[in-house]
Amino acid sequence: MTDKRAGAKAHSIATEVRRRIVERRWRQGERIPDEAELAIEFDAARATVNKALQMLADEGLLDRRRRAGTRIAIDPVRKASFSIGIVREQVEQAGLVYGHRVVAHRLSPAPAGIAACLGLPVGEKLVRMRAVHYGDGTPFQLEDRWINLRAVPDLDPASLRRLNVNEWLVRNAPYLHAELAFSAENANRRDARLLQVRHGQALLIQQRTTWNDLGPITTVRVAFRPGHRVSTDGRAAEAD
Amino acid sequence: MTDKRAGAKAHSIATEVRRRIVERRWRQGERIPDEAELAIEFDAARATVNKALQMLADEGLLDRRRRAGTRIAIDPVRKASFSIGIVREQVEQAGLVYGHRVVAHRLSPAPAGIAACLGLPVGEKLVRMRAVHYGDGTPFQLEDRWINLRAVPDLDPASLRRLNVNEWLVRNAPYLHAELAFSAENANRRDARLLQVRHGQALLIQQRTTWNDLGPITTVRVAFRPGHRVSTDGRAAEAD
DNA sequence: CAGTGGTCTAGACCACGAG
DNA sequence: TCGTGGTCTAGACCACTGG
Repeated sequence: MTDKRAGAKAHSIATEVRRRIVERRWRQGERIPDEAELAIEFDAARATVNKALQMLADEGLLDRRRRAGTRIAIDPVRKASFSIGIVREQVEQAGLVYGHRVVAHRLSPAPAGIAACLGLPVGEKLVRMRAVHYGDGTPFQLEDRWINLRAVPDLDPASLRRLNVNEWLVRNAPYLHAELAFSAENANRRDARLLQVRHGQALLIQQRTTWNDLGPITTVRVAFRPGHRVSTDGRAAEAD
Repeated sequence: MTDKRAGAKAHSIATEVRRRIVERRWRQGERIPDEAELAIEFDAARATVNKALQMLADEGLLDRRRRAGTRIAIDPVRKASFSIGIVREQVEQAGLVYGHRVVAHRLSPAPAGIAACLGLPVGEKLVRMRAVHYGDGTPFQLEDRWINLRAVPDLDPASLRRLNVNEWLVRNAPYLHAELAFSAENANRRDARLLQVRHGQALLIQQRTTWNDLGPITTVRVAFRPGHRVSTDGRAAEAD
């Protein structure tokens, strides 16, 4: 390969293949040489070439099929990935002093929308918890959470008032599956009051739901403060 | 491993390790046996165990360091990934008839915000193009795009009016790097008119910028129609 | 049917970095 | 320094699926 800079061989093969695609030496829809041929060209084992090509297939650049070979994707469907950790870290990485306040918490029957999110019957008793997270004393994000106690038997409802549930769950209730969606909503009166913005302000909303082997754990609606941007991390990939 | 159902051995090892974490047999911060030991336990080659553990490290569940071994992440920073293809496909997958209309296109000097996105000098001459994408005749998304012709010499500016630039770029200008961010904005008058929504309506905004070896290709602000949700695809991963 | 990718293996060497 | 993960290799067998 022409590119020796990248430490790992598989990585440098991937870089070279990517370059051939970008420079249009290999064009959309074309078939590229098979793994055995590339292994010879790049003086590598087939497993190494396989690793490189799988990376590119994961990025959406290649279309690979047994017997049919490897082709440059016609309409590349690329992927963007977001890192999502605990709120405190996001705030502190922004150079702000973190604070958080539990606004409300009580046992409530699940309304239809929440029940649907979690896949539980309407009216199921869940813990509902609302909290505001602050950066340097100003509201950073608003969290409206429903928790299924059956999936987290270790959680003591009595401690919810003083607990940072976000952190408690991250550390004590690992999940097997998660779903996440972004949308936008106009701030309602409650959002506006808690985030200290005007009524009707456009808010970026993130809805997250997680499951473990005991069932749904929690669903949470996070409203970010106006102007907040959620960005891809590191080597993102996405379509024009 | 106890789980034979999953076809691939590495995958079933990953599943088993994930289960031990979720069942809290292995707890946050604890060190797990090294690759060689797990290889014996699972009756697999070390390379196979390595593959499995790397998958879990990519998901954010494990923290791996040479010499220090592999530990369960204390604050798992999990990842959510979004597939992003061409607009037409999104519309058609929603079961709607696709349509698109170019609203404006002209050569303009880059304003400060756009120049900053692209890393080009303010005032650089770029193609600006605005278009509406429709599903069943109603606005689906609004695209406000700036294109750096230097990076896509093949693009004929004269054809912009009839071209679907989104698709042209995806097919003809593969990129090496991309950045993407979500935010929310209140619809301004122009947004409102083109999307046929009321002024002030909260809109989900996606800003994308791409680069190839010739420099920045394009930056585009996509405004989705109200109520649209952008969701994770497939096996998502994310934090509570 | 046979060519291609998918995966595993056993062994090897190396690079990092904790102790 | 030396244990641990990171990576590569040569070879093998298998599973799809296109022709």
